[in-house]
Amino acid sequence: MNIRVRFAPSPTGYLHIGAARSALFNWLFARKVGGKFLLRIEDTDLQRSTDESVASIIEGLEWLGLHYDEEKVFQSDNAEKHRAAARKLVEEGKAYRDFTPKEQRADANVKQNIADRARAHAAEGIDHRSNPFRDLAKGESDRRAAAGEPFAIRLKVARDGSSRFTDIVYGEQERAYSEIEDLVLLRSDGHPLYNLSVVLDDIEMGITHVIRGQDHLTNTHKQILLYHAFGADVPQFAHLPLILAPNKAKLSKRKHGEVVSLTTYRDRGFVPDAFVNYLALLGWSPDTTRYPAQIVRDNQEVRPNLEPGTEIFSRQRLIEEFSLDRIHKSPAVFNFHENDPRHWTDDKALWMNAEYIRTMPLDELSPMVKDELRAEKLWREEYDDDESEWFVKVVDLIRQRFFTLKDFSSQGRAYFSEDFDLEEAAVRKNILKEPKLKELLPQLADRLDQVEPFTAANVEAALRVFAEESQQKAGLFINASRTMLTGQAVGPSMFDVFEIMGRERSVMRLRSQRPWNEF
RNA sequence: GGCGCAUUGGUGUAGUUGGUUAACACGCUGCCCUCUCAAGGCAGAGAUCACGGGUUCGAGUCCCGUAUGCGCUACCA
Repeated sequence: MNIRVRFAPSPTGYLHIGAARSALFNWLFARKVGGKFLLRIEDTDLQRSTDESVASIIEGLEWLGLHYDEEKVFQSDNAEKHRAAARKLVEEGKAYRDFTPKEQRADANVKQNIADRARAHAAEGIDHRSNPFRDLAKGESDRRAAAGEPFAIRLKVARDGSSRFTDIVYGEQERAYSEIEDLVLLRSDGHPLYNLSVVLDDIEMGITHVIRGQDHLTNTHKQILLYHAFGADVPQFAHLPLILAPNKAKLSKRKHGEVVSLTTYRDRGFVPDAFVNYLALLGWSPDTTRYPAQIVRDNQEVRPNLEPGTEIFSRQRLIEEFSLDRIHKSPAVFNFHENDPRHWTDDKALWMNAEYIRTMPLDELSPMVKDELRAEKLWREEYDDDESEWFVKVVDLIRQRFFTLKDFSSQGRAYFSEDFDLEEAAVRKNILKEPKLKELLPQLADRLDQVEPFTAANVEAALRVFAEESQQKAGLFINASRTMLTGQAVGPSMFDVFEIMGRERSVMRLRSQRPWNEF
């Protein structure tokens, strides 16, 4: 069987992480089983759909590296087919025209309206199947339609019995038909509705596995009814647990803002593979029996496939390890702290990004750093040419303590530009607290100017000799130098910094009187 | 209101047919390393497995109930 899955976002805003995770799981599954991963834009809600949103979705997928197969489908292009299909159902007696005038309902309190209406109906003993047009004679219905009377088309759901299916994640699902209303397929203005469109498009696209958010779980029964009505094969369903906000509330674009937007992660310096890795662990986990920690089972050695305890999975490894039956059912909390810049998003995501930055191959990292420097106007063409070796060395040196790609242009700025800030706290702690440094640092500069060749080891030797002669601790000069050269109190081993900066810049910055002029 | 789904330390998760002190990752604390900060190494705090019953010699694991959260219930998607 040719396995075909799809990611079907509605373009009503930016791509949020829940949707991105759905896309990822579909993609992982497709790649794992050698199937096709398709993209369909569900833009049937014309009022809310925008081109910018479509662009942001495509950009997001591209950034994550989730390439879709075949041509993307716009659901709105199929509206005419969907209308025809609904009409056919009326002809076959599987659906009926509902001439009830359309109710106006305010979008804001739909939930409340539903509850109120349900209560009222229960009190009056009205079954939601008691639509007067459900059993209207076909001839009469045709006549009224021909006369131009507006109508919606509803599916005629069986009175007795129940619908059941097996969800790959949530297991056996059953729902009595009496709980399923005669759903509207076509609005009275002829507009096809979601449940009709998804089913028809999924049939046409040959979708075999529907992998999507748990919010669609109960509606699946309605959709299965439609598959039956159209005489089509019902696909397999796998519903994904929802991703919640820290207080276990629904993660919403409106309330939680940019932290849930995928583009935020790109713009704030995430490495795509790191974010993919993090996202994959939200609602899925690998089979730990393949970890060496539990390598022996039934006296049989199991393949030592993974480092003990690791959660770092390359894209390739993710594909190898992924399986739908290890997706779990309970919702995951996306743990971020709104007003804390250090923890603006989930700690684990941040840690994982840092882990990728400090361990990934330099030939993959360097281009990302290049993009970042370009964006901040710190890039020089020499870094691609004569100084390419130097550039990669700097990246390797400073990446060790960075969390995001942004850090290369902010904390790493002094390596690429003379225009960098001195941090006040660093200056006070490492320089101003020892007045003699005003005289001593230029002397140190003179001394280092003589070092030949200008290597870490030679600079270290010279500096230590100078410290001894001036009867100061080496640490005083080391820490002061760090602040003079980088503006900061923290950073890589100082002698490596000297070597990387080179004689000219090191000496010039040591002679600078900026700390005394600026503070 | 009805129906459905979920519930293991702060967060993500493991715990496959019920069986010794509930495991791992992130985060947190302390120590080591050290020119700083990270990284790394070591040690540690933190979970009466939502609650209440039941089945059993024995339950996080099975059954029932309750609570809480979430979802669906729309001529939204």
